[in-house]
Amino acid sequence: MDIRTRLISTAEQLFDRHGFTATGMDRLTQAAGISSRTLYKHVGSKNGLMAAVLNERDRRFHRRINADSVDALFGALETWFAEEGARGCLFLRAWGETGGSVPEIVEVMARHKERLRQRIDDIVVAEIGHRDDELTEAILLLFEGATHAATYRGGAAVEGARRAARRLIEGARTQGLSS
Amino acid sequence: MDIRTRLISTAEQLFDRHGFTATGMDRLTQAAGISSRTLYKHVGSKNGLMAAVLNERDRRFHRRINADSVDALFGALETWFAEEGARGCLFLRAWGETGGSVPEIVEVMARHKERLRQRIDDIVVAEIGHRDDELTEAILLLFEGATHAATYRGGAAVEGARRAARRLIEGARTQGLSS
DNA sequence: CTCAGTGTAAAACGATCACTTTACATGTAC
DNA sequence: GTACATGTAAAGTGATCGTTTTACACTGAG
Repeated sequence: MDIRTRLISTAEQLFDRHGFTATGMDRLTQAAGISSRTLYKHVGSKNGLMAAVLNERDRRFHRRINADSVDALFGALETWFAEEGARGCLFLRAWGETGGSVPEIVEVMARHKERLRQRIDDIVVAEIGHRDDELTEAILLLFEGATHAATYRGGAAVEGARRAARRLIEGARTQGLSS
Repeated sequence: MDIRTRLISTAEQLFDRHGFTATGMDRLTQAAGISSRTLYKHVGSKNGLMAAVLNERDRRFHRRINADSVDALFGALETWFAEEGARGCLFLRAWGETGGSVPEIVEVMARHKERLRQRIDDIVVAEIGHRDDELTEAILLLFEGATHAATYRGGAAVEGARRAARRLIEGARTQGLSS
């Protein structure tokens, strides 16, 4: 495996399991099996590594939740949690640990969340035939809530979110959401 | 003001704004205006301080969202964010930064989340006249989603959650949620 | 008067932090 | 065959980590 790939996926695991600040560079280089000199050649700094990890996670996450229905969306989220564990949104966590003061991290988080909104917007159109911002917002909030709650309640949270989302979709289909 | 109270509220602010691990004890003692010896007499360790902060926040939070309707619940959340800022659930953040390996923190978070569920359960009964676990779960997820999303989208997230919750309540009132 | 309790200031603890440097081994390309 | 890019190991940078210790001041109660 490519050195950079190995570094970033190792870092993602350690950051996710133990936190960003709590994970030192020594532990990182040791786990990835590379020298610290090589690490700094590749990512420049710890903040650079964090940003690189989040960028890669963004790509992987959106590839995995590439769904065209609410059921498929929450199904994909459930699979993600089953395979990767649920420890809260890694973007929010990075943002919180750095106090929102690292521009690279703020940027990648904004991009990630914007993509999520667009994906759900597309799903809403596929489900009810036209855009509906209020419905998109509701499903997005359920999605975020499930991500949040799965940390302490496990996969059941996703099932609850899916059911609520389906109900809102049905309501919008039969009478319009603004009735 | 009592020394312990001052210490804990100072620590809550610093932890919330800059992260738990990133906030050192020197910065803490300096901001609270006490010596490190006194700090350790009062809370024993940094983990002890974190747990004490979360306990106090739990008390304060539940006193503030003591509502008996969905509107009042989300109204209280919006006020909370306006006054204290929205930087994500401090319990989840503490849990994430410690990798879930500090028992005192795991406990206080579990208690906090359980209380939140009970509060919403009561609200559901007040709104539709009987318990409805699925509806409670849905509103809880919207509440968590709003907490989560307000970090990067501001108070508008709370308004979206309130609207979706009201819609689900109305649905449950007219036809029952299990229709 | 004294003693216990509670506070301060400041130094010291070894460990670890993010990061850099020095010195050396590769393989590949011109 | 020499120059360059890319890697390693390992020591060193000064700063900061959480925590403990030493030495001293103040206060209220017996």
